[in-house]
Amino acid sequence: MNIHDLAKHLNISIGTISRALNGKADVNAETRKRVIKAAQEFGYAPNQSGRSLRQGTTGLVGFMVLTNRDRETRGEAFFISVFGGMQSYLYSCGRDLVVHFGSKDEDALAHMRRIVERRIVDGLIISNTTRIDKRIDYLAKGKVPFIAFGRSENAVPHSWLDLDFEGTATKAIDHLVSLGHTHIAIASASDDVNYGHIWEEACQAAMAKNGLRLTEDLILREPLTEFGGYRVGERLLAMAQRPTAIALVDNTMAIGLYHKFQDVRLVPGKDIAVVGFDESPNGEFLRPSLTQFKISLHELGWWLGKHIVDLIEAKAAGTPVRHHRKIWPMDMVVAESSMKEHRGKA
Amino acid sequence: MNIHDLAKHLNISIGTISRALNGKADVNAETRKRVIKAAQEFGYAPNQSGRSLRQGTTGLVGFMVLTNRDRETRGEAFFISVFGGMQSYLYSCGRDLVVHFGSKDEDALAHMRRIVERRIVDGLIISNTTRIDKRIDYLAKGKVPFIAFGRSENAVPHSWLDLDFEGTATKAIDHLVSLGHTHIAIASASDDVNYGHIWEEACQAAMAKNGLRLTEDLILREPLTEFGGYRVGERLLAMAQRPTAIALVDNTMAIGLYHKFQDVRLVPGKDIAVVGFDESPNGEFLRPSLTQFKISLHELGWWLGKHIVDLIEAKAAGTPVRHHRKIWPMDMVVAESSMKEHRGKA
DNA sequence: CTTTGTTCCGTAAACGTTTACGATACTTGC
DNA sequence: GCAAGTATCGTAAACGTTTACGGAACAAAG
Repeated sequence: MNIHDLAKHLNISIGTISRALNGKADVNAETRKRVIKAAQEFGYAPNQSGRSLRQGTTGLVGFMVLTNRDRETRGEAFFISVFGGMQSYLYSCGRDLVVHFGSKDEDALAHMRRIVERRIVDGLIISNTTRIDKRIDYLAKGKVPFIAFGRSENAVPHSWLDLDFEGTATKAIDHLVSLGHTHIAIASASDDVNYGHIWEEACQAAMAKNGLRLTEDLILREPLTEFGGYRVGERLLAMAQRPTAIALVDNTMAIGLYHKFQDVRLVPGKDIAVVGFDESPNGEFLRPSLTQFKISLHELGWWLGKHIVDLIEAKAAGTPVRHHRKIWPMDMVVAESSMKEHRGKA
Repeated sequence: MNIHDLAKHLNISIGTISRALNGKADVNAETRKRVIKAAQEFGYAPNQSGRSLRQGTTGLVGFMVLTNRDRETRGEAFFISVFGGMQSYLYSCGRDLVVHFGSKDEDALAHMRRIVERRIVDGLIISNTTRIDKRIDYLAKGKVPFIAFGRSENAVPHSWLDLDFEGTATKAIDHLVSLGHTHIAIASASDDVNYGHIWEEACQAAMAKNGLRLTEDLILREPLTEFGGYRVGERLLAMAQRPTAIALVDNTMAIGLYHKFQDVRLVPGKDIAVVGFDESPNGEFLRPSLTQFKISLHELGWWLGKHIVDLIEAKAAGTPVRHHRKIWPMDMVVAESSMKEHRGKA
């Protein structure tokens, strides 16, 4: 059943059918009703391929996630919430979400070339941005609407969204200092994702503001996994002068860290203060409960959906691009893992 | 840059270009080389919309996940691995994965109608199948290639993949019985997903095989979330005659259950035996470590990709459909939570 | 030289839409 | 009664491919 069949059945031209279904003005109310009724009856809806070809737009938005381990995506589980939020918005304007996973080095760019050159998507979200990300230059040059999830330092202006690493770093450090801590370590990413750098610099600044120094040996870089967190614990315990507090850049790490502490009967919040990062399903269930930063990944995904559609529509309308830049705010929720005052402060 | 531009530039007809790039036989080797080189040079690749229209196939495969809570997808985090595996296969044959989240009742069917009627995807994976799932009848009637992730009892023959609930139930119960347990509870799904029923029946059968009875009060149905697990713990502790062992149908529950136990200083594996379900990133990090069933969700996703493509290609070729049915095997990995022999058995 | 076969390529139709344009009929204003 | 305006609809082109078909060039066989 295509538009011609429906036209024949209704004794109406295909042009009118199309206009009726697309809500154009110049079609009689009565006719429109008939068309819509018949379409429903026969389960007719315009073929997306024909529509795409004619309109030069596919209705698809891509989301490209980079995975480090060989295409193993478990570590990227939190993206499911982002997908959910984004898809929720896209659905509301009749668009769809296509997801891509690329391994970090090899084929990520090739993969992107493919979907861009073949015009599979109207726009793209890329994540896990590196400090200088080749993908950004490529997309910008091709005038593809895109948003980078994660800042980077490419020269070309573009839209991006990032978490508030400065804010979280400041709040975390200030909080720990207010409890009396002066010897504070941080866990960062061993990956080349840009936010590792940002987080470290933000912590450094926050420490400086409090008259403290974050020396290189206090920055523990590990993979953002449970095992990475476990390693952080090991390294922490091996230090000659053990820090009294630690701030993490990732909550998955907290799980491993807790287990390492448990192995040596160290209690977070009592023997050592711990501040986690983004709200994760586990964070709130850890005992002692973990201080962390609230964030709605669903809303964040929704934001991405809304703004990539905005970019796509602006491009279609020929409007000059207005780039979106956003730091996503996160509220600290203090919990048992960092409540006790540290000796030396009233 | 489209095929006509490239043709003009090379002084070759568009037909030849197309044949050259699609690896058809009747094109001179020299010509083919020239075409490929030029395409690479200009960054030309055939426009997918044109291709889709002509071939009647979009190269897209849909994956529809149902969410119960209002579009909140966090609970479906494990799907990210399935997506990864599936996309990995699809990518290898030039296809893409589009994901859909539908809230359980309202718009799930409408959402599906949309992508089917508009011919957005060539095939579809549906998950969270209910005992009698309307979506299955709809897709079967429309002759859409699809695979249900989860068995159901619809009359119409179709392809499906499901976890080995019978095997896991048998292994879990046999294992607990071999440790000397006779008073065993199980945690099941309060949702109307079909595998809740299957799991319960399988456990019942396994108990019967061991001369035991799984009475209704021993089946604790709760949402498959951390909180659901916590509730299971509460209900377990409230029982007059407390079971000495419990088998779970979901690992997320284990987290909540552990925390409830921790609240009352009950140690899994010592005071009560616990058997988890699918391998999850947390399971292996719980202390005491949790007995669970190994599964590679990545491989499972790959399987889905491979077989949905098979169905799609069979349909395109006009071959009569060969439905795929598969029970995904899972190996039990015994850990601390169920190692100790129970009193009353040597 | 004719016939047959092979290799390679161009032509044109088709896929299912949307939309610019023009045509018709009817209304309105004078 | 005529001009101008409005409401509604049909026609046909265009989007970018793929592919069936036929034709040209050439080689091999007789």
